[in-house]
Amino acid sequence: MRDVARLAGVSEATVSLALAGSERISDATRRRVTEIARQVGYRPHAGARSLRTDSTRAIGLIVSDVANPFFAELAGHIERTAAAEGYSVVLCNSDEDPQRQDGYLSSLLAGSRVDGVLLVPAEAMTPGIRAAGAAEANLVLLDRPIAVRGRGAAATWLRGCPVVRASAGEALTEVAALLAGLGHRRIGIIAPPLSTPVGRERRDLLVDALLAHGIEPGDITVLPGDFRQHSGERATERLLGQAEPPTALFAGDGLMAIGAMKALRRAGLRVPTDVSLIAFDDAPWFDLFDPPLTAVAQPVAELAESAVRAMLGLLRGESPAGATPTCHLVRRGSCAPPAAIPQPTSTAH
Amino acid sequence: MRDVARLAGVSEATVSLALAGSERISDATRRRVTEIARQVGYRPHAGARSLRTDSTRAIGLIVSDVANPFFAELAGHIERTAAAEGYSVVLCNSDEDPQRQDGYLSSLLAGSRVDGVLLVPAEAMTPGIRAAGAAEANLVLLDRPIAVRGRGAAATWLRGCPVVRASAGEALTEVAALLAGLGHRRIGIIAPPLSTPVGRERRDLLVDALLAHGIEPGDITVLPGDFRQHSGERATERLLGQAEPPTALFAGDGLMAIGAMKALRRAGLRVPTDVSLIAFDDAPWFDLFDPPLTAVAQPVAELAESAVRAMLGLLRGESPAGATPTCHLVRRGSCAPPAAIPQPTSTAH
DNA sequence: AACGGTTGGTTAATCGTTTGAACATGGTCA
DNA sequence: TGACCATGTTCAAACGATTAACCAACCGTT
Repeated sequence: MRDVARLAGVSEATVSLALAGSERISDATRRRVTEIARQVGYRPHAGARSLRTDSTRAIGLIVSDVANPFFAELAGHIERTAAAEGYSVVLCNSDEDPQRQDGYLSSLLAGSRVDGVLLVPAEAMTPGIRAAGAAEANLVLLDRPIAVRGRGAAATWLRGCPVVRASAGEALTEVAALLAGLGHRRIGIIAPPLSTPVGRERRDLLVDALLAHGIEPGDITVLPGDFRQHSGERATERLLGQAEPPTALFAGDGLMAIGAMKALRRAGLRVPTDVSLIAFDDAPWFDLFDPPLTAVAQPVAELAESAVRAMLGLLRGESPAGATPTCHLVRRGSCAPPAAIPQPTSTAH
Repeated sequence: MRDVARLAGVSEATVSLALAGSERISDATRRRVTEIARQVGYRPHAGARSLRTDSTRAIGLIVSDVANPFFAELAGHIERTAAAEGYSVVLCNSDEDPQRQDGYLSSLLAGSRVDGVLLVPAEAMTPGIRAAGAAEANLVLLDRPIAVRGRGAAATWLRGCPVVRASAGEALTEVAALLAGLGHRRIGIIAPPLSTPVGRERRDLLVDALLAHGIEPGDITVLPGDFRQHSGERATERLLGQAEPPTALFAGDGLMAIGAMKALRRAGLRVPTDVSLIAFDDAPWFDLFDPPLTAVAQPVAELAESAVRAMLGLLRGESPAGATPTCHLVRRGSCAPPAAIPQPTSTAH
């Protein structure tokens, strides 16, 4: 900056003002300064700027795992949207671990490393989230809401904090209709962790829809997973080990669906002949699977855009507004009527 | 910081020293300060610290697209390794666009937003890379080398800059052996952009290995893609449109392989009965494909770790050392002998 | 009693930017 | 002629941390 000032024959203040496009600088000077700055490749020191203005033009993104295709796509869209607005994105993997999440939250927020955080919360509520609320940090909840209890200042703040997530209700109703229509009666649900509101919600939505279609409560088995492939495999194995195994499986997440499919295959079961499978979360390559995987697709691009938009709103001091675009069911080949003789022992309790 | 100092009854300097674990502070004071800092949740202001120390404890990561499963996995590992060393990661999607890449490079590096950049270069050489070289920035080339011409200061610097990538030679030789052994004679290669060294290299490696197995040069068709699914589809369509279409396809990237598979399916061709397919890049779900996709797996975790390690080395001022772990072939079901009658016209030129 | 050494802490300068307030300069008007 | 304005630029004070240089108190020696 000093160099630019010297070369342009003006003070550093003028350089700053000129590059900021201030009205107070004459057009001639502005042009001259801008040109010289370009030539010498001057870029303001981000740290100095953030120290002075208390804004970093960076936002944090805490997801459980970018390797998860859903979050990968989400992160991609978020980065692009943010970049278009001049913001950089600091990426963090919480690994669904509340401790790691809180660590990131505090180092990003309390250390003024970013102006705000887009958070996919690992758990309903953690000390870190509460602290962020108490500090009135710029927080946007992504993909999952959190349970805000109490009525301290932090709680009220968190209650007002924007939540951007997909509404799965319609799609899950459709899932229930599809499965029930096909004749399935015993359904296995591999849910996200039930400690998270999103886990409970996805389960409740689907279970209710299933019940509405005349499925017996006792015929629905819900097993919690943890958003990872392995948990999908294990849950499927347990489901298959039941006295009367389900004829249709719903996996609450793409990775767990992949795990389920692997477990089914290992067990020598054919999809959809022996058991039907539906995934929550879609991927561009699910139609290459054997069989093509029927899935509930989340509106990823909209989620990403809304999240960034909500964050920018917060940063501008506007009143926070969340968003809830809707999921839709993508019917492919992994659902069929249940096999005719899947009941070894007709244990009608 | 002021608060901590006041509460602990010491100067701000002492707080700084104490938290930095300096020898010059007594154990008692250190403990007292640390405890108070923890209680009030004090975190040093990242900007101020970076202004003073000229180090951000952040590194940039520029990939073409995090939604690409390979880069997603890579990014995940990189972030975790970096976090374990106390570094944050700023994520950028270049979209394979040299302009965007250079923009990121300059805003990250010239703006002192990060201490160094892990770059997956979009093109052989760009002004931005040259500028980074001239500024002796901390740059680690990831996945792809670049062609350094000339012998200016920037060029020499860039020549010394660590390159972390997988060595594909062995695996590609194996690919050639597999294909040739199966009896394939006409091979289609959907390569990465040939404007990139990695594109040329992957092609050359495979082509040479193919030739070594007695395949005729004229029977090898190389079509460049752009690492995106769509380009895989288009290239496949063109390959299939040839007078004598290849009986085996090699896609230079996971996404392009997915595109190829879709195009094959659309064309009514069965894999591997009608045409065999091998992908470069593996994914945990490739074995769920129909058929399970044979692929060359890159040692992603090693790449990520080596890259971060190389960067930390650079930052410590050590002599830069790259790394080159090896790929390996994962044989699954997408390769078979060519169909018996795949030659409509026996045009033995 | 004076002196050098150690221990544990403080002072003050500095990093690069932004920005409200002060300041030239030249023009307009009374 | 001077008072007053408008315009364009500069001054200087922050922002929050780090760290070289300095200092006070104490201890053991001679």
